[in-house]
Amino acid sequence: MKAQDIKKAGLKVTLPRLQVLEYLEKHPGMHFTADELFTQLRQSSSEIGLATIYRVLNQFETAGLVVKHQFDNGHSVYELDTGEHHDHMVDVDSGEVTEFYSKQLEDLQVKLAKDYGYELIDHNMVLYVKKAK
Amino acid sequence: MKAQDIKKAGLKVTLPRLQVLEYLEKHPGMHFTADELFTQLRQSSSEIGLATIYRVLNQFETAGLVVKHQFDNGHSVYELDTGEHHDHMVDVDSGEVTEFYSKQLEDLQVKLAKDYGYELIDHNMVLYVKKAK
DNA sequence: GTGGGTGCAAATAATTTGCACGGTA
DNA sequence: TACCGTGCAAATTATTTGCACCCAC
Repeated sequence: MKAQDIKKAGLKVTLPRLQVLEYLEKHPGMHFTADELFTQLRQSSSEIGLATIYRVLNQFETAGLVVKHQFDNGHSVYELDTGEHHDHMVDVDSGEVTEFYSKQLEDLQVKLAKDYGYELIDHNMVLYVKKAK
Repeated sequence: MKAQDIKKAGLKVTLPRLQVLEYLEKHPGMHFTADELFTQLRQSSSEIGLATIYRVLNQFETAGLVVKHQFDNGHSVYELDTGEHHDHMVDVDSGEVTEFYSKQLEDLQVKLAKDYGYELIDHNMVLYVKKAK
């Protein structure tokens, strides 16, 4: 439940925090920029400020409640952390984002890091695609 | 040769353009932010402006002379386009960037896109790593 | 000569921070 | 009540743009 998750993160349960978390839960698998969340929540007769959204999202990211992704267009998008890792495909024509997971890909990355004398901590992988004809 | 490459891109051969291209050629396999290039070139008694660096780098990127990468820290880095595609590993402790290439990885990405009904246009993959103990 | 190119400073855009007020524990 | 959290506006940071001058062709 939402309030519990916020408490577990060592944060006070406040209205803005609940609203952000609730909005993300209502739209599973979707990605939002801070500004999109701001606009959406404002329409729900909320007095929330953009700066608060950024602060809350950063806290949630640190707490592992939310995942932040950086696509090539510059801004960052956030989504609820479901615990299941996945990567993204972005349709360059429509901007549509598809999540995918490939065990083979994950394993290959670990192997590649090892080949170069490293240990894999994290990765960022985005495929830019077009609808096949 | 440098001047030729610039001409081929349909651009006039000017001092700033030569200086940027020359600096990148002198440091193969290295990545620079626009600001780093600015500082470096200024030290070489150049009157170049930061805005010009951004303009020139964008033109070079469009022309395919230079590749632009966006790591998670926010700013973009540029390197000479050698024509050989590769991906990057970033050491999260030192910030050091290692280039690597894996045919297996490239093939897997094409296959993944196809599995989802897409055609792969481009990709962005960065491994965040730590030196193995 | 002329139009593209440049440096500088001002304009944007995304995100962060300072501050006085408000709400949670 | 004490202090964290908030909204707002101002500050930052990376990048882009307007403009008068300059230079490659």
